[in-house]
Amino acid sequence: MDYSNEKLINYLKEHNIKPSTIRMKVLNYLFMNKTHPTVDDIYKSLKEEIPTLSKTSIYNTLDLFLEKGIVKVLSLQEKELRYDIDTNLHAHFKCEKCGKLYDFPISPNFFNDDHLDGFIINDRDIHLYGICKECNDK
Amino acid sequence: MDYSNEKLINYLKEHNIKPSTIRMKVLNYLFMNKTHPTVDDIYKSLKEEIPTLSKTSIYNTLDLFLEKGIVKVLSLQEKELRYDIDTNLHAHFKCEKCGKLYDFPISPNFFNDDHLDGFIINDRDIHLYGICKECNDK
DNA sequence: TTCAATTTTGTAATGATTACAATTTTATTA
DNA sequence: TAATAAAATTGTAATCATTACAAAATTGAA
Repeated sequence: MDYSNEKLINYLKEHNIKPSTIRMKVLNYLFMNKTHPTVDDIYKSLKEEIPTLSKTSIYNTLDLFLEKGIVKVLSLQEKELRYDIDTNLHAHFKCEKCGKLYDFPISPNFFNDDHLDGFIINDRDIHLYGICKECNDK
Repeated sequence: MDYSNEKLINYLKEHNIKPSTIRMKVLNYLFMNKTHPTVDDIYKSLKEEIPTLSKTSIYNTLDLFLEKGIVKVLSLQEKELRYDIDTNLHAHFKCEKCGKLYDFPISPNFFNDDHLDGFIINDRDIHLYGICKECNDK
């Protein structure tokens, strides 16, 4: 079930983003598909309901979302970037067999390391690669 | 001081890599420049002593090194990939101001997380972004 | 030396992302 | 409501790291 226009508009406004059709659609897509989609994933899906949609608009929208801090970008060991609507601290596991991407929690004081005294940490990418439980059990 | 040919050859052979001039030069470069260089960094540097060098050869060589496990590839939040001759478990910090990349140690049982029971971890990318001590002290 | 296998080179293709100008839409003001 | 300005969206072309692949050069074995 899609998010209501009202909710989408409020969410955007709360983050200082002027709502527009595309921004609402992209935001709704990200809320509904917490699968860390690529630009192309989003584009292909939204293209169906907005036939005039341009891929540049997806890039523009995601760049704006990034700037306003409502998405994070994932630079995994693959060609395309992925976008994550969950900006809370968490890590990712990518299964090398089925390709599925898993979220898993990490502790905020994970990085209390003497070596980083005096360093300001603004962002963290914690990406694990391997075989997921599901693939492993087969 | 560069590594001796003998050492380079032995190191390659130990890892089942047939030595060649380019492979030795690239390996030596990686040993001498532990700065997580890009393909272009390596290419530009070696091009001076091997004028006929082709960039494809650097790609080929690094792909082989990757396959044989003597380098790791770093997919940071930037366009180019970086290569790391240190394959031991460690994390990276990238300063958003000066661009410098720092290594720092992490504990092997960092990821003893219930959420990953049954998962096989083959590889880990732990990348932090922020301001380094040096930039911060200024 | 000869020949096959391997390595290296060079050029072209790929494909995600970016640049940017033109067009369309939205909001504002008279 | 119409006119205008501002912002959003589109479409095309450029960029650029990486990959594909065939030709040329080198190496190593017989």
